[in-house]
Formats: sequence, C-alpha cells, structure tokens
Amino acid sequence: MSEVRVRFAPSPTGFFHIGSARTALFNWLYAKHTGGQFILRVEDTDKERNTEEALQVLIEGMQWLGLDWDEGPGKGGQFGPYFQSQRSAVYEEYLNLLKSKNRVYEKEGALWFRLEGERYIEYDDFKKAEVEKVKNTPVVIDDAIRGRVERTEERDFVIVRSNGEPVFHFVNVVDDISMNITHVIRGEDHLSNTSKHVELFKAFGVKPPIFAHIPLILKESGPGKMSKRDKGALIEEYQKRGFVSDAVCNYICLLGWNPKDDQEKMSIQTIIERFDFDGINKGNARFDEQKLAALNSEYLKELSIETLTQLALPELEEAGCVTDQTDREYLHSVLRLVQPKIKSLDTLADYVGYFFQERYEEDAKALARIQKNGDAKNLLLEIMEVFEAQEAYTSEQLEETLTQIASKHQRKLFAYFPIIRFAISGRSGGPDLLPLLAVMGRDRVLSRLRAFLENTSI
RNA sequence: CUCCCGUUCGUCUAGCCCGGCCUAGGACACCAGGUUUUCAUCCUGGCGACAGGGGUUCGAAUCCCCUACGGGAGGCCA
Repeated sequence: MSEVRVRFAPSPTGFFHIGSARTALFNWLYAKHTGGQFILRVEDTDKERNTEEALQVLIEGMQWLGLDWDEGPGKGGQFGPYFQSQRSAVYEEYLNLLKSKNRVYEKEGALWFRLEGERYIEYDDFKKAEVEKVKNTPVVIDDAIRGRVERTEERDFVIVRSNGEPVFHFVNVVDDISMNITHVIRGEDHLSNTSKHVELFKAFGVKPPIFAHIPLILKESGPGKMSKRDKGALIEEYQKRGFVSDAVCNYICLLGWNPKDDQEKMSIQTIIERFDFDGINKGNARFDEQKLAALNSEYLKELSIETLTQLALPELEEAGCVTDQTDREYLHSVLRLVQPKIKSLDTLADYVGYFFQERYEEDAKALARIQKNGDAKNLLLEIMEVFEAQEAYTSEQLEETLTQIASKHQRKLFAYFPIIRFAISGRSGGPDLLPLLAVMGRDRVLSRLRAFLENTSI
C-alpha cells in the first residue's frame, strides 16, 4: 500500500481566496488523516501576475491557518522543484514522450494534443464557427465524492502556447505524475476539465490518481461562486480583523463537510481524526459570515488572556485605546472582564474604549432614559458619599456598600446601577457593573463620577 | 448553444448508499420570555424544509424517469 500524496497547487495572484484555502485545508486534512504527505506546488506559469509578494500572501495565509507542507517552497523535497516556472526540463521530457507517441501536432505556432478517434466537422454554437471534433470514447472518472462521472472530450486542445509556455492542463498532469500524486482533491469547477486530464494520463500510459471534486463556495448573496471581490472572500482579511485562525479553519471545514453527528465546534485534531471523503457534500455551500462570527466568538471566549491580548492589541492600538504606556495589568483585567461578552474583535475598541480614554462619547438617548426615571442627581450624590470614603473596590465590597446605602435611602439596589454606569462610561450597556467598577479601580471611578457631576446637568 | 454536477428550514447541514424507527434532528440567524441593573452574555421556548410531477412499492426525503431551478465547464487563464 503506497503512501497518500496530495497536493495544493495554487497560482499566486496576490490574494488568498477562501475557496483556495478550503481546498488546501481539505488536502492537508486528508494527508494528516491518512498519514500521507502534503505537497505545496506553486503554479506560477503566468509571469505577469506571479510576483514575490503574491507568493508571500499565500504562504502567510497558509501559515496563519496552520497548514504546513511536507514538500514545497522553503521545505524542499525529492520531487522538486516545486515552482512550475522552474520545471521546464520536466515538461520538455514529457512533451517529447507525447511526441514520440505521435500525440502532438503544431497548429498556428501552438502545440496541440491529439485525441484518438474519428474526426468530423461540426458547427459549434458557442464558438460560432465550424470546428473539428473527435468521435471519442467517454472518459470514466471514478470520483471519490461524486461517484462515477462520464464525459467525452471531443476536441483537441493546446498544451503548449505559441510563446512556448505550457498550459495548465498539461503541466498539472505532468506534475501530478512526476510528483507521484495519489489523490487530487480540488474544486468542482475542475470536474469538466478532468476528462482532458484523464486523456493525458492515458496518453502517458499512467493510471490517473483518485479524483475528489469538492463543492464550491457560493457568495453570501446573489448568484455565482465566491470571487475575490466578494465580502468575506479573503483569508488575509480575517487575519487583519483579529479572527481566531482555528475558528476560521473550523468554519471553512463545515462548508461542505461535516462529521454527521451535529458536532460543529471541533479542534483541528478532532477534525483530522474524523475527516474523510464520505463526509463531504456534493451540493455547493453558501458562505455565511454570521455563522463564522458565531463560531469565532465561541473560540474567543476560550482564549488565554495572553493570546486574546495579542489578537486584540493591533485593533486597540490603531484606535488609540492602548499605547506603550498602557499598564499591561490593567489591559489584561479589562480584557478578562469583557471576554465572556465579546462577539468579535474588530469592534472591540469601541466596546472598551472608555476604559482607557478619559474622553468618550456620551449616548444622549441613554441619558434621556435615565433622566426620565428621575432623581439621578440624588442617586449619584448618595453614592459619592460612600464611594469617597471607601478604600477597597472589590466587586463584593462594592455590592455590600451599595446594599447598605440602598436600604438607608429606602431604594432598590439596582436603582443606582444605570446612572453609575452612565457616569463612568457614557453608555447604558457593557460588562457587569460591579466587576467593571472593580477593574476600573477607585481613582478612575471617583474622578469620573466627580467630573460627571460637575459637567453634566442631570 | 453543448456537456458535466447538484437540489432537505432564510443559511450550514443530519437522515438518502442499506425504503418503514422521520409527527424530518442539530446549528446560525430571526422572534418571544427568563437570567432580581445593562447586554455584543447565558438559558428556555417558538418560527421554519424533503423543488414540482410521474412511477416502483403494502410503504419513499430515501429507488427510477421527466421537468424546473441552481452551479460549473466549454481559453494559446488557472
């Protein structure tokens, strides 16, 4: 039994598309699941757009998702080189092989692959021209996901352009042969092309690998598959926005694959164990950012405070909440406080801004609501009296004092909450109030309460 | 225009291969309550689907055929 060898063969375009990422992920999972090898092969034949930076985007994206490769760029391997731009000699060799079998001919400067079978001319309504077709026997693809698929390839096709560059179908097959690829896991958009590939495998006299065509990811709204310009399409965006990479991985897996027992949130280790072709769906899946966000928030809640801080820091720094001067202890305690509540990191700065900045916006509507209930000023004055005197600001002690003044003034404990919250944060919602006060600490709380009493007419 | 693939709640999906246990299960979203302050928290409940039509069968979401719809491919792009 030979070892499983799968590959991810992206063309660096400067973006790391979520669909590509999932193809990479499924290949990687299959390799891990079977104990096989995962190969990264860069299809950089299109010199125009394949730049060094474009490659970097791809590699960073792969690393961010935790998809390491056994052979490929930066890693080497005995089947290299792993850049198609460096494999001309291999292509030359295989081209000669085809030529020796009389399967190549030249037309208009390009090299064409010759199908076997009887030829005839037919008008083609798509090409709007007379074209030569071949009466060919159908190719049978025994797809690991879709089952038996039959398709007839009925026209010769170009394998080397007139400028000398070999085309995708050719290099793809040659590389899969010369790299001993055993399973080709790729998007369904390649299913129709597979008949070309199988014809080439047959011409080379090589048994084709096992094909597994995975469903496509459709854009969130509107028709068609997801493309680079669609919302949520780029992996690097999630990275920038502070998504948990494990959450993104987990979500992408769920787009077209599931373990069949309603499990959704799974560690990558669990997914590796459970991943297999029979869990992959045939139908295309529509991308749903809300579901991703929900999963991501579950992951956020489990992060260690150090990891959470690391993820949140760029956003907080950019918003000016946090600087080098910010006390790390304080930052940690704020994040620990809000962690059970947060849903995403890309709006975190707005949610916690007031912890760090003395100037923050006040929500006029919230204030109006509080004033409607009346007595706001008295409530605050009653509090000031005891808060000033109090030294210890733990959640429990604050509750005790508040309970005392409440009974002294014959009020409900919670009568004080809204106005306190507003006076120190300018809003009506947020983390639980008592722990919040404890985190902010005596000095901050007192100075904000004083400032509020002075500056705001209530 | 041709060929290929697909079609279960709004969305991701379980069930389909091996027909009865399906009054079709879960999750996200949404709605309603609750959590003796707030909610970008948590809990409970609700809403909500077998694309349509024909077969086969005692019995079909499950098997077969047709139609419709969706997706993909048909490049000297990958």
